[in-house]
Order: sequence, then structure tokens, then C-alpha cells
Amino acid sequence: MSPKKKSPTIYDVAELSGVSISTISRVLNSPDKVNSDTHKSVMKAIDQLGFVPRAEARARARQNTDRIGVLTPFFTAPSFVQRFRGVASALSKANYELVIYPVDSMERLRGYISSIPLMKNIDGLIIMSLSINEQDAQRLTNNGMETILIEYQYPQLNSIVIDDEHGGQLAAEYLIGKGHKTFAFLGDIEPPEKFAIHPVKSRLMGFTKTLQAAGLALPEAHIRSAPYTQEESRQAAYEILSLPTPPTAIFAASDVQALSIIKVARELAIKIPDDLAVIGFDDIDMAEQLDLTTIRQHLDESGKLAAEILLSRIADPSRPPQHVNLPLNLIERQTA
Amino acid sequence: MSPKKKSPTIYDVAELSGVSISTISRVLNSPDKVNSDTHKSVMKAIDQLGFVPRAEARARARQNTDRIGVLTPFFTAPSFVQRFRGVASALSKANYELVIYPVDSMERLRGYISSIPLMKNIDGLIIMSLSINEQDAQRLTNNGMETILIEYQYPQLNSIVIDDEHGGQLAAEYLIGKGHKTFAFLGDIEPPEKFAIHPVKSRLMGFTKTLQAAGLALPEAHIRSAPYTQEESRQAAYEILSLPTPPTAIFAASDVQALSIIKVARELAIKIPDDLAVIGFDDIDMAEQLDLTTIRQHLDESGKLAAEILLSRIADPSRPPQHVNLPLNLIERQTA
DNA sequence: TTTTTTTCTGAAAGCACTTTCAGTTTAGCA
DNA sequence: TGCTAAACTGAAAGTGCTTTCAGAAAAAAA
Repeated sequence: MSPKKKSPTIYDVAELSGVSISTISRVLNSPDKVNSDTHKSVMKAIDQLGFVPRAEARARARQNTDRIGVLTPFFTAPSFVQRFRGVASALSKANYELVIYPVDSMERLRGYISSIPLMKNIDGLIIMSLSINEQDAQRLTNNGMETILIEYQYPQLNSIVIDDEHGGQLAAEYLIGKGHKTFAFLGDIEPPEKFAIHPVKSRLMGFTKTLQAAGLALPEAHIRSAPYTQEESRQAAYEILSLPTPPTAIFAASDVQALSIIKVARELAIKIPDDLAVIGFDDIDMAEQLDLTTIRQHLDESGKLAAEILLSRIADPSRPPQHVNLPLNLIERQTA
Repeated sequence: MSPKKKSPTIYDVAELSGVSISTISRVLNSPDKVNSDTHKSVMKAIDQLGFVPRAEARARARQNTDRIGVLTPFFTAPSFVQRFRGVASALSKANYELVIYPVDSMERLRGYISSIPLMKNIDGLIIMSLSINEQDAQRLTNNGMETILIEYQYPQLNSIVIDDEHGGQLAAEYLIGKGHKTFAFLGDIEPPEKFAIHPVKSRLMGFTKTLQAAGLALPEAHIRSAPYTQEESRQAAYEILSLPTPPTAIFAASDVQALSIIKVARELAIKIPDDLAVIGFDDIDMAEQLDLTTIRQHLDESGKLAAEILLSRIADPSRPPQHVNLPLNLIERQTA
């Protein structure tokens, strides 16, 4: 009826059910070690009081929090979201809570990395698409924070990466196979802040190398670095497509950017894929919807795997750090 | 040098600096009550050890945790993500931690709602696009959990809603204005699980009412309820567009579903917007990219506002619950 | 029935801090 | 110089739970 002034503690339950607090704790944590009659009466008291163990107290006594943190770039790009979904699905299955630390600047990343491990308020940390330095990595290991990196690597830490260069190669091979002769690349090569995506360079590298190996060139003017915003991607796409001799095929380092290109092409009445082939990277949900040919990296899977690896290491910290390399494949649809 | 197995506690600092733990605690919490020499030497020890008070321990002694929770449907639809982005931006500014509780079933929602407020490990709760019942609402208020609902309402709780019916009306008016005579609706009307979106019904209602008022009909066969998955939306779209006399205008209750329709139309070689007008709802990021005409609800803004309201109530719980009604507007682009 | 096991259970010791209480110093002022 | 008030500080008592330890009770074996 009346809102309880104080929520009941394990002591209240103990008193009401006439057993000790240890027994209450056992009923909650290892019910099989408790007589079924006792169990029943304790449960009754628990229900009657509406008792729920305080998470903090439990965490402190137990030395773990059943909570894992995710450090992720702030801008909620579809690709991050999908990874995140994978993480969440693995975690909620294991009954872990998910704490998000959105990173919107270098300083914030620094701040998190230096405080998180010390606060000890999470059992493990997933760092998504964020580049950390030697010192950070060291700090994390020193403080015994179980960590897994996605998209980046450090020998001491678990990691999940993809072979970005190979991704670029796949794109190039495919386009070459289609008979294209002139190419362009659009990607976030020189991010405005260092904490952003770096793998893009590798994708470009794989792309150019393969082109060169086939005796084809990728002129400087055809390599556009545009940050991950619609406006700037579009601008870059516009410039590429307005060149005197525009390329017939463009490889975008992300699906989102590929879509920008497509939009610009549509505006310029350039037919896809006839006049222009566009190939993306990621294979986000929307890609299928929009018939975008792209290099698939298994986003959901990478998140899920990351969570699973992390959990397994938390369960057994003696395991060596794992480094997983996820496969990439080209998904052929309508744009290239 | 050697990686510390355990991070230092207040006891370590006490020992090193030769004072009692109480003094350490005071240095940290009320520095003015401590002799400046003592203060200095304690700080030195703290730095030397790299000591940081464990968050849990500290949070439980004080009464706040600087942490707010977000209860959100599991399927990471773009619209949730954008809201989430708003929440995150408001929160990270205020230095709050963000805990996500992904809801993938009715039971899970129940479970969260019954345990979250009692665990007392968050200061406030944002419930996104999830319908809760009277009992849940009561439980939340009884337990003094500051809560804000997005998309749903309860008198006792803060809330942010939009006028869904008006949204339907806007869509109808616009399409009528364009001279359309036959219409269809695609939306997630009868969600497979009750925890999902309900406002869609209101959108439909506003749509039909406006149509009727203009003497236009929306035949049963033109109202399709499809869950929020690509496959099923597409199937529904396909069926609508394959009718003997297909509609010339479709209102989709979400942008994602509108995109499904567009894809199907493309496959059937139906020209948009000439043969078919499509109008969505949400105005997700991608909508602009794809030139989708849609009803804009300010997703980022709604999340941000939710966080701000919540924070303000946490700061001053005596404030009455706030109920905000966010405006809706039609964004005209290329698909209708 | 007696002896061994096994199963239960409570007491008590953490866990990492905050806070109250009371004792010491030190400073302030005749 | 003596006395009171102010400033510090440490001991110890919480905080709400988990877990170890050991004793008691019950079940199984002899």
C-alpha cells in the first residue's frame, strides 16, 4: 500500500522467515543447497517483502558486476549499430548488463580508458572501432581489465579484425572482372580526429594494389577522402562524377558512403550500374534493401563473437588472448 | 613496473601515507576538513599508488550512482538508434553512464521493470517505445525510480509523445492534395508481441479519418499489417502492389517499411512517384539520402529531451511530471 | 542401534568505503 | 600561563551481500 520508506534488505527477509541471512543468500544464489521447506518459506518472505538484492552490495561482496562496457564512437553509424546488436544479443543471453560509453573526442576516450579499469564497475570492456595507443593498452592489461578490440589489434588484448586489405582486393577484382577501366575510391581516409576509423586506408591499399597488379591506375584525383557525413560524402561524390572523364566504377569504404554516391549519380542522371558501378563495404541491413553490391563483413557476428570471447575470458582469465580474423565476402547485387 | 594484480585500495593509501583510512576518505570527500600537510602527503600517496576509489563502494555509501538506464526494444531499428543518439549526447555532456537493457520479450520487460527499481543501481530510467501497464507504472513510482516514457504516456510519469494521429492526417492531406484517389497503408499494426509499437494504430486512424472526411475510402485489402522485418514488409508490399487495382499512394508507418515498398515497386517496374507515391514516417537519417518523402518526428531531439527532462527531475524530484508533445511535420522529397 | 556420511544451516569474516563519535592537538584569548 | 574553542584525526560502526567454516541434524550404512 504505502510506499515503503526503505526497501527491504536481506536482514528483513531473514528476520521474517526466521533463518539467518546466509540462508537467504543461499536461496538466491544456490537454491539447490537449501532444504526445500526452508526454500519455500524464504521465498514466501521474499515475495511478501518484495525483496530484491541490491546490485551494488552484491557486486562488492562478489567482486564482479555482471556488467560489461562498450566503448564506441559516438556517431551512431549503421555499422556500429549492427555490431552493437550482436553484442547485445550475446550479452543479454548471458544476463549481463550493457554499459555504453559513447566517445565523441580523443579526450573522452582517454578519460574513459584511464578511469574505467580503476572504477572496476564493469567486468569486461569491448572497444569498438576505436584506436587506442600502447599506453592505453598497457593500462588496461595492468589493471586487469578484460578487454576486446574490434577492428584494431594489440597483442596483449583480445581482438576481432577483418582483412581490410583483402576487402579492397575483392572489390577491385570484381570490378576488373566486370571490365571496368577507370576507377575511383571514396572513404574516410584522414579522419578529422585520430580516434576514428583507420582500416579504411587498408581497404584503399588493397584496392589500388590489385588495380596496379592488373595494370590499371587509380589517379590521385579519383581518390577522395570524405568524412563520414552525408553532406561531405555527397560533395566528394559530386566532384568525382563531374570530372571531365569520370570513372566508371567507384569503391566506397562504407555502404553509407556508397549510398551517397548513388544519390548523387541519380541526381546527375547517371545510370547505375550501366554508366557507373558502385560497390560498398559493410553490408549493412539497408544494403539489401537498396540492392547495393558490397563487401560483407559480418557485423552482427563480429559483435556477438566479441562478447562471447570476452565472456569466456572473464570466466577463465588464464586463457591466452584471442585474435580472430573474420572473413569477408563480396555480395553481388544491382549496383555493380 | 610489474603489473599490479590488484588495484590499490584505500587501505594501501592509508598504510603508505601513515594515516587512517578515514583520513583518506576525507581527503577525497571533504578536503577542507583535513590539514593541508596531511592532505598533501595523502595526495602524494594516492598519486604514487594510482589509487581510484572503486565506484561501487563509493556509490553505495553515497546515494547516487550517476548512471541512467535505457529500456529499449531489442531490434535496433534506425529510429531507435537515432533516439538513442539524442539520449547519449545529452547524457555524456552531464557525465552520466548509460546502461542499456535490450528488451526482446514480454518477460524480459517484466523482469527488468520489476528488478531495476529495486536494485537501485541507476538514478533514472528512460523507456523507449515500450508499452508498460498500470502495475508497472505504479511500481516505478512507488519505488521512487525517476522514469520517462517515450512514445507512451502515464500520468504519474514523465513522457514524450508525438501526435501520431496527426501524423496520419498529414500524410493523408498531402496525398489528397496531390490528387490521389486510391490509397494503401502498411504498418506494424498488430505486433507479434505486445511490447512492440502501438502508435502505429493511431497513425492509421488519422490517415483513414482524413481520407474519409474527404470522401475517400481505404479498403480493407489496402491496409496491411506487417511486422517490422524486411522480408514481411516486402511481402506485404508485393501483395498490395499486385492487386488488380493497386493504389496510387501508400503511407507506411515507418521509413524502413516505406523503403521496402520502394524496393518492391522498383522490382515491379512501378515508377515512383509517377505511378506510385510513397510516404514514410520517422525521417530517419537514411530518408534524406534516399529522397524519401516522410513525416518527420524529431528522433534525436526526442531522445535528447527525454534525457534532459529526466536529469532535471533527478536534480529536483519535487517537480511535477512533464508531458511533452513533440511536433510533427511533413518533409517533401522525391517519393510522393 | 551405532557409526559414517551427507545435507543444512548459522556465525562470522570479508568487501571497500563513508560517517559518527570521541579523543588529541593546536590555536585563541584572557 | 591557564583555559576554552576550534581543528584534526583514528577507531569503530555501519552498508547489504557472499562465502568459508564448522557444528548440528538427518540420512545412509553397518
